Amino acid sequence: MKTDCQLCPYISDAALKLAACDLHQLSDNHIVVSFKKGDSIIKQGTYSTNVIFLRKGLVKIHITGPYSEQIVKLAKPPTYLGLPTTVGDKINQYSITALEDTEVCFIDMTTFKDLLKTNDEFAFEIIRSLCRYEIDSFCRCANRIQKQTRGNLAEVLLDMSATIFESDTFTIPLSQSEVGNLIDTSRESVSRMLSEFEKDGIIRMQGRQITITNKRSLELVSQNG
Amino acid sequence: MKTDCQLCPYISDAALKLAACDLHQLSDNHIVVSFKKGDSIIKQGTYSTNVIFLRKGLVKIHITGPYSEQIVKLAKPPTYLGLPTTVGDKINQYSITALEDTEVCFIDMTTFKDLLKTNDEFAFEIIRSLCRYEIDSFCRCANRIQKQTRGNLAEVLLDMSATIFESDTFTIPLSQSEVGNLIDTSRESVSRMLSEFEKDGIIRMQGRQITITNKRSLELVSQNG
DNA sequence: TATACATTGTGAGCTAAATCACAAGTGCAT
DNA sequence: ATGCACTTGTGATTTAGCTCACAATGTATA
Repeated sequence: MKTDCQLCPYISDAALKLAACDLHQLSDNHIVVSFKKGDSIIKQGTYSTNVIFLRKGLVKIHITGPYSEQIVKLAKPPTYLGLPTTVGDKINQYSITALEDTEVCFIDMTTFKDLLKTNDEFAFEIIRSLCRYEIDSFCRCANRIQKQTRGNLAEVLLDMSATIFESDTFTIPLSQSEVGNLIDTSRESVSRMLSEFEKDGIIRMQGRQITITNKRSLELVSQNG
Repeated sequence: MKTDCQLCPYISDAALKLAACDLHQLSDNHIVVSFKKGDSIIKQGTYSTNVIFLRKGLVKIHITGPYSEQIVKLAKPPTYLGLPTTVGDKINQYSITALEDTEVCFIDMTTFKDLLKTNDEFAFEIIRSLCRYEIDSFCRCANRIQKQTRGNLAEVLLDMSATIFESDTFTIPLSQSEVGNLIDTSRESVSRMLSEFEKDGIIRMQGRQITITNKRSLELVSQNG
């Protein structure tokens, strides 16, 4: 499915900088694809010649670590995915999997490069976002490594609530074992800690639906382990 | 000290793409500064209006984590530092400290942005390097989190040997306590493990000078913890 | 040269969290 | 409906690595 980028309600900050003719070029050289929950969007080790723009849904970025699968981060729209692959060696260095029904634009790499070359505002926005990712990634890594497990779990819950779902009640889009991969702990520990949080009156659970009932406490746990 | 970038032996891959007139602009708008071992080059939380090009020496990039100082990575020339700060909110999100006597170029931010805008090859090289950093950072983080401490220490030694010093014998530019901050473990554990490695005949130590005597074993430890 | 301060080595005990083991619940495909 | 596979809950046991404690080195500076 081809669409006109000028009319797209999901357009990126970077693409906003593009002139009409550039947007026209983008319209002609991308394709919108839908993925169902659980579908693999890109797979580590495979070849890729597209930049991916995440326009709708939710995905996890994950890599095969030395021992187990590691979820690096969750990404929500609007954002570009797979830039490193595209400008690098064309081999995907990580996998991306849909956590909800998701829509992405596959943008032809040469088109994308052309846009970078002919439109410096666009390129600068891309650089800006890459820089933001780098800092995020430093901080996330320092947190993960230094905090104790319960602190990390609390942080993930807060982050989902604040950044992704923007509500105190939400349904975790991950199994407990995936949450384990995200904060690098075992599935059992996740289960135990969630029960603890519930017993302490910090959250309420119904299946995967979580309600944060005492945000203050959860923040304290996040800070103090 | 101002210098002519056209004659600089330390020029970056990105700057190689610049035309003579752009290089001239760069020459006029940067300044070379020397730092002694231990000097702070940029400090987290302070204001910055320069991009830094690391031309000579060795530095550590470190952030103040939730509990302790975390060394995010070591950086060696040639590389740009502090890009995220510059294109972001101007507040340094991390500190950079010299581990050896180091020379850097402070490049005025507006000049740098001008170069990005007027020279798409230059911008593309910058994007390329930012993408590489992102992947590096994903991998480093997954490794750090998943590997056991001895595996991380082995990896750091191998990495220093292969990437930074390009020799089996080198002097660690960090105290054991800093090594602890790098692989997130305690100073005591670093000491104990280094002794173990020596006892096992994998390395030889004289103060901070280390010789890798059995690379194969060290690689095994790095892989298997 | 003396004095202070940072760095290392090593023992002892403690603890968070992993692993193992099994039971119970959930959901989706035939 | 009936299985089968994936998920979750919880106990028991084990362990890597932290913390505390103190001694022995360096190594800057007055």
